[in-house]
Amino acid sequence: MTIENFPNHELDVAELAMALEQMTRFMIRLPSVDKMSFTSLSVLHTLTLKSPLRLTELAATEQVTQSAITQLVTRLERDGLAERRADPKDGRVVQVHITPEGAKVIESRRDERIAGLGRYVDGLSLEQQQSIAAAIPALQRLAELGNGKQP
Amino acid sequence: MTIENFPNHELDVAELAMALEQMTRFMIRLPSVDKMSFTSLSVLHTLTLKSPLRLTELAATEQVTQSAITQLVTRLERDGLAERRADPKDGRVVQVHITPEGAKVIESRRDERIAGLGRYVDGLSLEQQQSIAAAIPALQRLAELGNGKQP
DNA sequence: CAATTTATATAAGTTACTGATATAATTGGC
DNA sequence: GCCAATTATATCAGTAACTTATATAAATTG
Repeated sequence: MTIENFPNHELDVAELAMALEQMTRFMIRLPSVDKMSFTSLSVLHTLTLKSPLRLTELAATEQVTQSAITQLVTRLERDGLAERRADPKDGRVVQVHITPEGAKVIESRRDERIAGLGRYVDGLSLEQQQSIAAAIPALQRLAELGNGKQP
Repeated sequence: MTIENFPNHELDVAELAMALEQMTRFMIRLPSVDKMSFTSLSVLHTLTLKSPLRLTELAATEQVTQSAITQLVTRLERDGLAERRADPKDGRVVQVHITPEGAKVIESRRDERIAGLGRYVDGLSLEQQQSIAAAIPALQRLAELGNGKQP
């Protein structure tokens, strides 16, 4: 499979994918590395988008086993970043809630990324900045589509 | 630190960061998950950009210890994805070369991302696609800046 | 050329995962 | 309404990938 197999867009998808790959590679290194695992950060991030979630729902989105999520949430709970609560409707279910402290972890990492990104945006020309600014709504929409949000 | 602290660009950096965060969240799930670790994939990716690299150079870019890289490269070598070679100029040094098979791992994951992304790009309007297409050169430049490339 | 520095390797311990299984609550057929 | 099957979470044992500390070997420096 090569670039030539994806010609049917106004947009060169392979180029977009490569550009985003390079952006990700760059941005992933911006936040100071605390010693949280990739999966723990991803779970916290998921919970900032939607909290509470069941353990099973987390296991599905994070692509790890239910056992891993049970253990992971136990660690998050121990560290005060999330809480287990019972579901009044269904006694089997554990609802995982993010705590303010847990949300702060994600927020501060985001702020670090924003600050780091800003330093490099300064190196772009006005026209370059404007072209990116003009694309943001479409990128947001694309991410919505990819993340399974309804239109 | 909040959005209001970054007003000095043509571009709302916080919005860009959020949009890229959402895009990353989406694209990271596109490739079929083989059982390689995040760090191993990252090392292979780094080696597709520049090979060979010394163990020490890899340790620096990947933000893990030298010990971890030594062990990781041993696993990559065992799996035929990378090779150690001696540096003729410096007997202490090990140069890590990516193999064709190792490059194929990264390439096939990239192809999966491109294919997955393409399916969602179809859901965008022509204007949305064009706005993203127009931003790609600027995003490439921004990624270059972030990844420390010379102008 | 001895002392220091640099590059990699090894050893021991820890953490975060997987797979298999256990427990408890709910649901569905009759 | 009750029992079997299903669903949701937890636990246990084992493994993989990391950490820190230390060892070894080559290069540099004074």
